[in-house]
Amino acid sequence: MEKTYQPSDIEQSWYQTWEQNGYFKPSNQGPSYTIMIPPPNVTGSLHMGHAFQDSIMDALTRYHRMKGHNTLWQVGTDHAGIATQMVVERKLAAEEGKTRHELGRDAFLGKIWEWKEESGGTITRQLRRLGASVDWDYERFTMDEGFYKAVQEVFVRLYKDDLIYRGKRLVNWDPKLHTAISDLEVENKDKKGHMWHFRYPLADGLTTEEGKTYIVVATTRPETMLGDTGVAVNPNDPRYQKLIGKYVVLPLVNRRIPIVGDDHADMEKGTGCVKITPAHDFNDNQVGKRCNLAMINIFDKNAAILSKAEIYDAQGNPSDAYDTALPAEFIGMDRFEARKAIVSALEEQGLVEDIKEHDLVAPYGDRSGVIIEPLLTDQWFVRAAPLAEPAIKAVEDGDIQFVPKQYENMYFSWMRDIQDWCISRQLWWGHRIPAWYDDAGNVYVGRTEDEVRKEYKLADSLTLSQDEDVLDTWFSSALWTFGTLGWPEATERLKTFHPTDVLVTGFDIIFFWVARMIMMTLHFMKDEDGKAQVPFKYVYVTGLIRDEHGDKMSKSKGNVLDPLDMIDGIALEDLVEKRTGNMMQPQLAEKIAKRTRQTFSEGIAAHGTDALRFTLYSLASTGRDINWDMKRLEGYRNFCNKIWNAARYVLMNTEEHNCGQNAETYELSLADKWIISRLQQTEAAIEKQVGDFRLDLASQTLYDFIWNEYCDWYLELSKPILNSAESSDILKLGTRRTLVRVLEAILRLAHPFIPFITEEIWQRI
RNA sequence: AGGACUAUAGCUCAGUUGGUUAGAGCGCUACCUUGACAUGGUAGAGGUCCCCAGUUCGAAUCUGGGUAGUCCUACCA
Repeated sequence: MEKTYQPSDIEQSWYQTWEQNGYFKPSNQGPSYTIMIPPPNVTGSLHMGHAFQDSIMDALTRYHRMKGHNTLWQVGTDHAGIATQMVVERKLAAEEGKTRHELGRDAFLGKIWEWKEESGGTITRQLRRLGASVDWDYERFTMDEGFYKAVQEVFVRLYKDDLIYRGKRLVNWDPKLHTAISDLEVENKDKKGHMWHFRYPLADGLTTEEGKTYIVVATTRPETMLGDTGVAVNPNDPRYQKLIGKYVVLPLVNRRIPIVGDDHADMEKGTGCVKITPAHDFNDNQVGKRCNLAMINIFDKNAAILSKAEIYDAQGNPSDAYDTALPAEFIGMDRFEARKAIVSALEEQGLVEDIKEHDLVAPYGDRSGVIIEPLLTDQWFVRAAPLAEPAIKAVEDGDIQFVPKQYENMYFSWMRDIQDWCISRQLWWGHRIPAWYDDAGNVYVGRTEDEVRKEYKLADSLTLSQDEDVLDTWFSSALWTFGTLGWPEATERLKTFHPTDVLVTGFDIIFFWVARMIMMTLHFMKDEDGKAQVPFKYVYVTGLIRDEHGDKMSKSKGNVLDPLDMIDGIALEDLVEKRTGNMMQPQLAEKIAKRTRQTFSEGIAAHGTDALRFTLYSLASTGRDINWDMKRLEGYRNFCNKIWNAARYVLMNTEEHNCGQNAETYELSLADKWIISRLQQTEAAIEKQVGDFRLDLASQTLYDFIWNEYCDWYLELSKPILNSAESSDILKLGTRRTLVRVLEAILRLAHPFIPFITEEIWQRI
């Protein structure tokens, strides 16, 4: 063996050998053990979180494979709707100076597929470098042909079961990306703002109890007043009780709108009067439904003021209850511009009573970063409550267990108050919704246009056009555990490997993904006796990997660490370039470069995959975020070196010698017996710790045993026996036998964690 | 507002059902280079286990109250 441990020399070739020999394929023998990889974005690249989770999955997979289970680690990638579309749009703008609209839908989709082919290999190469023992022969993609069928099937069946519906609803609208997004894709952030108090004149010469000719409403969003269709007061509020059923005249638009009584109006808060804009506020929308107020939409897709308002009744049907005219001076204005203009117009009329500083929480799109606008649009929804019910029960009954358990509370609280899920997106990249419309606007849902025509007995002459929208990415990833195994076909693979055993993922996607997978799987997957199948028995929730100061790793902070750089090493200048190049906010580059030079004055040394993996395991205590520590990585690289050198010692003393493995008579020393008993205790401990998902404890157990007992004590104790002329041959034989026997067991025990170095040495001994 | 989590050595973290002297890695101090390994060895220093009260023969661990921090959910017209 080489004198020094050089991971780069040994890690390159082993993976190829394993893969080419098909060692990662299911053995089709023994009980099945299945893990589904959380599909990374197809055009993305591996970050520390992936490295962490994938290392854990690989250890579990290799461990069970070595125990003789029929092991499948299913691999694949996600099409990641918005994220991917945005990347390609930016690329298109930068390289050709075009927008996707200039290119057209088909050509643009062609570009995305091209980009997918081009960059999709990055993440799979990185997975190989990490040593991930996935079954590449069955690699899947959430937009491959099989998934296309699965998604259609699910959509059509849910529609027929009345669990999917289409409707004009208030949704979170992203005015930059021009699409609806789900509640989960909205980030609420604190913001400084203002609260404006406006006077709304009472109609028909009425006055308040205090004799005023107006009532005062407070708002943080003056521009929406153009869409007001009522003012709510609390029915028990003595100040305004008598005004319920009367009217105010909405300033600027001169719209006569009713004063209604509703509990939503809080007597203690503000003036006690709330302007109601059902088309532009979620709470107001509810009030509007209860009090039968019209909905008036005043914004276009960019959240700029429409030239004519769109009027609907409380049920969402077009209505002519009000004039569609909007004040000409505001038309076409952006919402924030309109805000200023409306405030000053009201000021001119003496209707602004007060303006206060106000801290508020504003909704931002998690992808676009712009403020989300509640907007009335036609969208598709999944009726979530009926699906949530069995999903809650599965966790309550312990059919699915979260590790650590505290995440079950998070899951329950969200599931018990679940809202319908808006699944349509006004994007191009994704699964097109399998619904067709005729010219009259009738909707037909089916797998294909032909099927729709047959099923609904439509004349060939009738023109049908498919819905332009695509489905939320999470709609298809919700089918991941069974879609990847061949569903809706009843494949052998599906029968063998579903339900899966454990899902390893981050807490940040429990709602996005885990909860929805549970709902969909319970609904669609049944045992032979009809009992609903869970997608997985355990959900192992990992913490986040943060930088050394506990900050989240992000491009804009410039503290991102690429797992591959820790494996292969990277020169300082390359690291600086990597962190500062191609930045969205170039002004941060200087600061990031400086900080990077401080933290990594010599760049990053190569530590090898095994060291990186072992570090990840040792930090993987459950229920806690990880602050990344380069020093620990070094420490575990040294640990690998220790194993390397221990093996050299063993080989030096056993190669070309009889090691007593052929039933010869040998004698065990006290040291031999001790280390063997310690080995057996170690094996039992690790079995328990892996079973408990405590890979941190398992790695610690290995470390202690190998370094502090096998190397520090046993190897030292073996020296006098092997080197002394006084030791008997059968004692030396026993020692050589034990040296090899324990080392060989150590290598197998450690292999799920550090596969490369263990394979390299094991093959030699 | 509701909920969860975290607080242990200079740093990053373990510590199981309450039980001798509270552990690991890194860092630090001193010494040690021909005998597997300086990516190493030997020896060592370093702790108010966040604070207060309680339960107990005994508390890092259990209970109550506080402080600080992180996160999630909902809402703030």
